[in-house]
Amino acid sequence: MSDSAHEKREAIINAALKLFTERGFDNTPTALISQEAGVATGTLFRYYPTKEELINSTYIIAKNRFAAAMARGLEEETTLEARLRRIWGNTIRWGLESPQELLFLEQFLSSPYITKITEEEAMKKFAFLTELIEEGIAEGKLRDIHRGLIFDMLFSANRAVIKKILTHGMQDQTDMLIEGSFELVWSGLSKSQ
Amino acid sequence: MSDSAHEKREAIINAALKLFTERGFDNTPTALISQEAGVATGTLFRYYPTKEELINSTYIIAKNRFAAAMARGLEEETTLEARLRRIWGNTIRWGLESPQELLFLEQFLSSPYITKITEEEAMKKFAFLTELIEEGIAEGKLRDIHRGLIFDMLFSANRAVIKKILTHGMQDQTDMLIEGSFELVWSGLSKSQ
Amino acid sequence: MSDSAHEKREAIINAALKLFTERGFDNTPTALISQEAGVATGTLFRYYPTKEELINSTYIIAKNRFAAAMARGLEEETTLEARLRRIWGNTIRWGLESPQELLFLEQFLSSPYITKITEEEAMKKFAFLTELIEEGIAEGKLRDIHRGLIFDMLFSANRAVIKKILTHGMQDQTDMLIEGSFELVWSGLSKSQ
Amino acid sequence: MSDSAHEKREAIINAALKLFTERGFDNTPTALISQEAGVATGTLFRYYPTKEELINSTYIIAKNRFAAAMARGLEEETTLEARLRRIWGNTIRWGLESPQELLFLEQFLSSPYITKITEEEAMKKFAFLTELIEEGIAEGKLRDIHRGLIFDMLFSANRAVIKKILTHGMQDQTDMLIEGSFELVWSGLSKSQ
DNA sequence: AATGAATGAGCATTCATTCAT
DNA sequence: GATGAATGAATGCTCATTCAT
Repeated sequence: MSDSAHEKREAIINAALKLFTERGFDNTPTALISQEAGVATGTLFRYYPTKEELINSTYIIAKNRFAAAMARGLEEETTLEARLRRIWGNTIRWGLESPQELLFLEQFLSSPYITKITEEEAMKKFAFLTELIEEGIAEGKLRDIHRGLIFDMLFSANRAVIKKILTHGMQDQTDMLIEGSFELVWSGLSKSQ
Repeated sequence: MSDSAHEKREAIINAALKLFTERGFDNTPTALISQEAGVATGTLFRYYPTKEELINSTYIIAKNRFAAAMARGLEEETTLEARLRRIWGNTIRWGLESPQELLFLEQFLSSPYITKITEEEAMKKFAFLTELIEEGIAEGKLRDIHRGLIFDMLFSANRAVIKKILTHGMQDQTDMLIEGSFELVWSGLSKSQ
Repeated sequence: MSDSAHEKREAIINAALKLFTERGFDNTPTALISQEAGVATGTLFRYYPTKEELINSTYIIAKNRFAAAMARGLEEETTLEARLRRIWGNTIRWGLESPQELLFLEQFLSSPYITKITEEEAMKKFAFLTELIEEGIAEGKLRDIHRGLIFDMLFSANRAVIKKILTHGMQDQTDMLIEGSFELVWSGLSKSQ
Repeated sequence: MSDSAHEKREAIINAALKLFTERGFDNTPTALISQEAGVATGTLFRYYPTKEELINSTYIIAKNRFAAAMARGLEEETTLEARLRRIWGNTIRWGLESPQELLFLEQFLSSPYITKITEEEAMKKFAFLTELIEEGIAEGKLRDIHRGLIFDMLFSANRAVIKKILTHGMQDQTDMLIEGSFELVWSGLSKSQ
């Protein structure tokens, strides 16, 4: 029972993720989502009592997946630079593999649906990055600007790379572009020389 | 007549800009826009036959205003670095003064409304920046990565700064943050050392 | 213009009155009302922005018609008894002619839709009866019980007569029943003997 | 088993009675009733296969309780007048104690849910009153109008008194109002004197 | 017999767009 | 050209009822 319930929740979220990305929140009827998920219209509302709650839940799931992809293999790296490079590459590759989820995340962030709770909830999963930056600053390896700023600039630059690759079909140059853009970012962020 | 027509077009666009930003595209009925613009519901459709076309037009206007603000006083600067710094500062200050329009632009970019035509149309006004970057690369002053990428990373980093200042109410440290973030970006972008 | 608007308002109210009575408030879709009224679904909401407001408006109209029917020819009568008898007969005859409206009124009164405003608004039209009762008590012709009580007992007894006639198909004995029931009521209400 | 079945039937009826009165028929989901009754949604439908049947059953139960309250202590009284007076008082006092059930009864009567069968079924319990009236007429003590009419006028006047007391918070004058209103009614009903 | 998850028809309301005036 | 009333398709959500467990 609990099993079939989980399956349904997930089917709905996946359908929502797909459709929201393809068509936008407001242009995606709940009826279409339930259809795509293979459940009845009423069923959707048993699991997510409101379209808004469905949107928020979808966001949290997507952001968690994103955070997990980002941190993949991180423990193998030792230096600050290597870790950031790993994160940088992970993120771009994930974005190229799951452009829908990335788009969804962006769409969500500039929409009126974000609740503070949703956002806080989601940020917890990124603690490892925040801490990495803190450390870097503390050890004098990163410039000492507002740390939130570094975080955001990293993200935004990263997204810019992904978009560029996707828009221009440059997937074959991915490795090179990851490397090139990271160097650029790292020169910007790191202290000394 | 042509005059009153122009006035009406503009009134509608301004109303649309205001309301779209405050309420989002889908939560802004055309009836509300025409009301705010002081025209009849039917009149709006004489000038913009579709809500979608109105959204696109509004986007172009907003982006043009943005481009103009960005280039303000650019001719006073001579070196590449000075020019980029000027643009960097202009952009951040504009974003702080007109957060609504900035929001509108972002909302638009991650919405399903953008037509390729709209985007191309809008990019023309940014030619001066593209050319500046071309020049920089040609003269060996900027790293030789995909130029569009530099453009986008610049933009996204810039927006990150604005958002940070707005979100955290750091307007009093604006100058310092502009300078700090520019140095970071410039270290990243510029070649040598 | 104002003319067609009035016509539409009235068509909607009449359709509502008919359908509410036949099917009950909650079993009457607004779509059915607009159809019966010969207007589009959206049009109904231009005139009555909410189903609830439509119900309230319908109630007020029906109650006004009722009050008007009740007072018909009242000025021709001179004594208290004659006036009450006239009202009594008017009311029963109206109820027999417009059983739908009467049913509607009753349905409304025992539903959760009555607003105090609605009720007060509606009671104004019955001032003439209230005043008549006041006078009667003041002149010592009517028993001196709580006046609102007299009013209500009159009404309820009256309705009982109408219902009985309708239920048992006794329309041919109407005059006799009016007379008989009035005597009964009058013996109850009037003082002396 | 038959026992637990009875318990369940009763629990459901009681929950229904409570909720229907508080919220109206159409605003009371069957799911809420089963919850309040402490049974599963499906269970309710085993006992009352339709919401409509549940409503009708609830009505019969409530009306039976009402009839029982009405007749309380009736055997102690000997004359026609005393008996009617007892009934009159019983009814008003019951209405004041159980306004919810009274409301329910009224709500039901002016709703589209009454089936003829339901009504006939319910009326059996009032046989004692009908007979009393018959007798009174036969013995020449009551006016000889249609007997059903007398019955209904009695009821409706009675309800008017209850409502008045409840609405105006006149509970402290209950005895006096009972007496006053009965006199009024008795003068109306009884022959000659 | 009991449970409660699943179903899907049904409904109030909104809103882009049309068109008679 | 301008107006704004009219249109009716579209949508989020509810709830009586069914049925697999």
